[in-house]
Amino acid sequence: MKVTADQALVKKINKSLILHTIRMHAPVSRARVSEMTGLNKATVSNLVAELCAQELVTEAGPGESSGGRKPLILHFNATAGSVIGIELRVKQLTAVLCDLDGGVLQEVDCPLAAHDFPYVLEQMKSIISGLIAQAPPSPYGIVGIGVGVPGMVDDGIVLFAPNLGWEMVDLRGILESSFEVPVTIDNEANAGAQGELNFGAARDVRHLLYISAGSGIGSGIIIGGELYKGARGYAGETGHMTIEAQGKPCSCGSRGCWELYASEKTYDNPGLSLPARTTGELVRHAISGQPDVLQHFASIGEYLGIGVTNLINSFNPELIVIGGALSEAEPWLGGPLRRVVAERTLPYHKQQLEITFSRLGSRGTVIGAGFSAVMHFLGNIRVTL
Amino acid sequence: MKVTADQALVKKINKSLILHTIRMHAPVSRARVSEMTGLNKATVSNLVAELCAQELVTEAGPGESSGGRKPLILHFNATAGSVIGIELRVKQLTAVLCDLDGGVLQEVDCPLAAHDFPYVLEQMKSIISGLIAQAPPSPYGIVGIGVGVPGMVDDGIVLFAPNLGWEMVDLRGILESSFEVPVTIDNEANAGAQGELNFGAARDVRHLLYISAGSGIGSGIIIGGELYKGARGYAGETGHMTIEAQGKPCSCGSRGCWELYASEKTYDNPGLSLPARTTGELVRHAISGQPDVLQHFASIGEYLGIGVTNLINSFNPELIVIGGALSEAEPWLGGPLRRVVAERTLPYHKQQLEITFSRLGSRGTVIGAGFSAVMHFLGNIRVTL
DNA sequence: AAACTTTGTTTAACCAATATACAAAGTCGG
DNA sequence: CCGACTTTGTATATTGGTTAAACAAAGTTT
Repeated sequence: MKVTADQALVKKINKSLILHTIRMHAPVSRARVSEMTGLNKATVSNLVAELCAQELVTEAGPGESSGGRKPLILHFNATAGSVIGIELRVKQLTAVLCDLDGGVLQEVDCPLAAHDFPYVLEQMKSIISGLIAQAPPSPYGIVGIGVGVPGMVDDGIVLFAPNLGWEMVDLRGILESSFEVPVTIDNEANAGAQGELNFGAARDVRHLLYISAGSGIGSGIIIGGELYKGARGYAGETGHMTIEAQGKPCSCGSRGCWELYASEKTYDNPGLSLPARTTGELVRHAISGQPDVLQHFASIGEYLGIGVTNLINSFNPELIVIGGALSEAEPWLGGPLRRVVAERTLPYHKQQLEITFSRLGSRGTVIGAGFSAVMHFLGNIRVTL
Repeated sequence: MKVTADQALVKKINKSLILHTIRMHAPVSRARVSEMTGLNKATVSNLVAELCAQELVTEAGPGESSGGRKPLILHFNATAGSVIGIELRVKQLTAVLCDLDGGVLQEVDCPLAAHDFPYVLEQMKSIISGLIAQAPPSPYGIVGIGVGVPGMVDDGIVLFAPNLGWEMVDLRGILESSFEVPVTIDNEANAGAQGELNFGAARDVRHLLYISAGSGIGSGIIIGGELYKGARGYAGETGHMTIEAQGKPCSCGSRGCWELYASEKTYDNPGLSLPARTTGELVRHAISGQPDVLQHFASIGEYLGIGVTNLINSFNPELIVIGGALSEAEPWLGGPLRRVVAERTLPYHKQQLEITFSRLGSRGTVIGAGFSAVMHFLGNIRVTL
């Protein structure tokens, strides 16, 4: 839809600019905000006054003088409200209660005995209710719920989640009518990408590729600092990228899909002599030097590298973050992965590219999901030219 | 850089909105522009008056009444200036003189005997001078030059063009100081994508993938109606995506790259019994039913399908346009390509996705390159929330 | 203690969009 | 053919945001 501009829009843009400047650079004075944004001091003063009245910004008394009047220090008021972040996995539900700055106040886990929608919804509701009850008193209370789901999502609807057997579930609508709070639904990899972007290994990166490698592979794509969701929410389903044209058949109907070679799906091969079938246990065997396990992780690392190379050539990100369950195996995957990428990418890519593993670990996704809810609450408006 | 908002910005946004609304929906009255944009009638009147004074919009007399006063018809003044669009290929330089609406006024071809930079620059300068001399008189004259280059481009600099042997060439700087006119440099596939998006098979598509298949493969990626260039201009180098993990070695240092299986590079295989080594000639043999050629095109079509499937899973575009020299072979490539994509993509993709071949043919790239220059001249400012 | 610095607020001016009224130019029904 | 209605486009006064400039407040430096 076309957006027209008027004075109200001007105010919204500048207020949002000031709020996020304070949020990301606190502690900071009005004068510095004025410098950083380029807005007039008077404008900053007026809008900060409104933000204080809204309790989104607090004044924390005078700071150090640098040769003149002491500045009045401003903080983003992360406790103006709370959000709930949820990660839905095949066998587990994880939820956190966060402040508006990604600080975890409470964390809950809940194993899932099944994954039919009615059962999962029941568990989810009970976890949410529990966290809502524990939320500290605050001006705005619970301002949103963010959910990360292992599947394709468009506009709050879970279009298709193969590992759960869900199809066309209006998760946002259902949760919103249950709790009467704004709900955001994201793909699990997208949530992880948001988490690392804002609170983890990828702060201030403009073009990020987050690879969630676990029971399958999904990617969260950040372009120009923003999540790219594709035409209808299907972007980032990179696990089904072909890397062997005549490779193994996949349940998706294609052949040679990346996730058949570089995810936990590789554990299912009956021909392998692996001592375990979960990443956690395999990591323990790797620590004790089990050769079969070391060999298997090396192979996964190499195949991860092949897929990552393909994505580098398409997206040319500044940074790649590997997350998901397999990131626990970083010590054994990292070397082969980086080696293959170095061998196969175009020379120019090598200069600029960094590859790291998740810094937030398993918390990245829940925090990212919660952050979506925070951004929905705070708003985020910008001008592009 | 942060952009602050003030009244000047408001005016810029609305004026740009009105200009582009007229450009895309002419002939149109002030009243209809007001309806379409949501701007007040008075605002439209004022800004249209300014646009008329700038000669970017013209009033074309009264139109048909629909029960009241006759509307005054407005047109975008495509002849307010001209641009030059250039496509640089390994063996050929193509250039067009266009009006501001992509209408071709003059077209020039020039074979390239070599492709060292000094020689190519000389040819380019002489072609440009020739077209400038032929430009019709207009208020703004030549308002820009747009060039499409077979290589990676960032901020006007050709970072790397393997097929030309160029590296770090400041093409924009050089052309701007020669002709004292704004110059835009784009990757050849990106220019083609822009051409199809604005004047060809992909009008009004929001997420487009343009595949330029010729001597190599490159992709132009349009996200949300805008060109996505990646972190440093390398995005879309999809020809070097691995589709056979242990496949043929490629000059890029990797193995099994897509363009080894699905571009004109396949003609070089000495083991093949092809009667020719250019797409144009092979198409003639295909028309006469040569079995080897039919077989080879079918293979290229299938491999194109594999790579396209990968890109679909990553980008989830609404539309895929196949351009470049190989698009001439559409009758033989289209079937196998669509079949493989149908076999291999996730079920949900099939519902929304369309695959077409270039509608502008070889002109798509030059026109797209010229269009970049037009947009640079007109400006394009929007609000994102 | 006087001069200078830095911070934040007040004041008046400016300017773009808007609602409203209005003028101009048409259609349509009897 | 005339009066009522419609549609288009312009003029006017109002609103409300940013801004420059002056100013007030509270420091530091010499």
